[in-house]
Formats: sequence, C-alpha cells, structure tokens
Amino acid sequence: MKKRLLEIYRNLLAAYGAQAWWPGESPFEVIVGAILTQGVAWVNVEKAIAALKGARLLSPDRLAQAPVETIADLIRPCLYYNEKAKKLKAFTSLLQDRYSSDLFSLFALEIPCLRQELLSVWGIGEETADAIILYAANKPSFVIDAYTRRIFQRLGIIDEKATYAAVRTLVMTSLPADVPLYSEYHALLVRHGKTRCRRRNPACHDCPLSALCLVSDVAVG
DNA sequence: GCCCAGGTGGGTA
DNA sequence: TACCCACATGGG
Repeated sequence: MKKRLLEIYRNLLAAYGAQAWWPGESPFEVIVGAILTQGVAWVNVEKAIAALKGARLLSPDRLAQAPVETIADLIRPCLYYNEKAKKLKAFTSLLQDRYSSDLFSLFALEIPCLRQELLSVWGIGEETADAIILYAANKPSFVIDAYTRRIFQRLGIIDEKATYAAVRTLVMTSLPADVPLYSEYHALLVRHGKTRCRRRNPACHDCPLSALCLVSDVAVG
C-alpha cells in the first residue's frame, strides 16, 4: 500500500506541481480558515478573513472579546455564518479557559491528546481537527476530506463505507509521518478532486491517475 | 435557475 | 449504527 500511495502522490505532483498549502499568515489564521472553509469554497473564506483582519479581530483575544453578532456579520460571505461565528467563539473559549490564550501551549500536546482536545470543541470535527494539527501545529496528522474519499474509492483503494478513522489509519500506517508529505498530498488530492473528481463526474479516464486505477468501470458519484 | 464548494452537530429509528 | 436535516453565501 505504501508503494501505491506514493505512486499516486508522485503522479499528482508531476501533473499539478506543488500546491503551496495552507494559505495563511499565522497559525491562528490557519485555524480560523479551517473552521470557515467547512462546506464552502475557499474564495468565500478569503473574503471573510480579510474582513476579520480589517476589523482587527484576527487574534485569539480580540475574537474572544467580540460579540458573536459582530463576527457573524464579518464572515457573512462564508456559508452558515451564524454557526461558524459560534464555532470560532467555542475555539477561543477553549484557548482562554485551558491554555491562557496561548496557542503554543495547546500545540505542545502530543498528536492524540491535541486531536482529542480539538474534537472536544463544538464545531470542530475530524477533518477540521486534522487540518489544524497538520497546517497550524505542523504535526503529521493526515487530513481526509470528501475528495480524498472519492479519489481513493475510484482507484479501488477504499470501500465506500470506510469510516474517516479507517481511511486515515490506512494512510498513516502506510506513509512515513512526514509533515511536508502529508501537507502536499492532501493539497494535491483537493486540487485533483476539483479538476477531475467532482461529485457528478464519471470515473477518471485520461487523467494523471488512470494508470493506477484498479477498477475497470467505476460508478459515477 | 441550478449545482456545489477544502463539514459538523443534532435528531430519529 | 445509519440516515436525514439544518445551517443559508456566492461563483460558474
């Protein structure tokens, strides 16, 4: 499996080049982006982050002090802005209550503890937690998203019923725990997914991964 | 007008 | 466990 996953990685890298993820000027900005991007295109997140910056609210303390209504209004371009304003507050509350608003105290935890701590926050699920661990804390935790599942499914690597944990474990037990590798791999999967493996698209023929596909005639969707 | 985008939580059977 | 729904903008 290791050989196969690395082969996929190399093909994607050759086809699309390095993706330079995650865009963000600070770890906190990465976290905010990770929450705001839930179920929404990144262009919308950029607008929201710009608005938060403009209002000088892009820091744990400032965000913790700001009313949810104010935050919601600023992040309106993102979908579900009321929900997401609450999620941002939930995270800053954790940071204040348990880590004296110090991000690096939180990041000092080992990956399993850090992951549990993040998952305990309302609004942070597995994908968001792993994105924060990988791209903000710079620790090796592979991010599984809808594209990853779809692509691996169409390649015949995973079952459509595979759980998040199962896919993540498969990848993490096969690949070395390497932050640059995990970062780039996830970014490339998203890039490929956007280009080729959208929900309604038929199977990938004529694509960088077609030679690696174990399934001859993949079902749509 | 329609589809869908770098998800999560809560409710029901 | 396994679905189903709410959340509710903006670009192609």
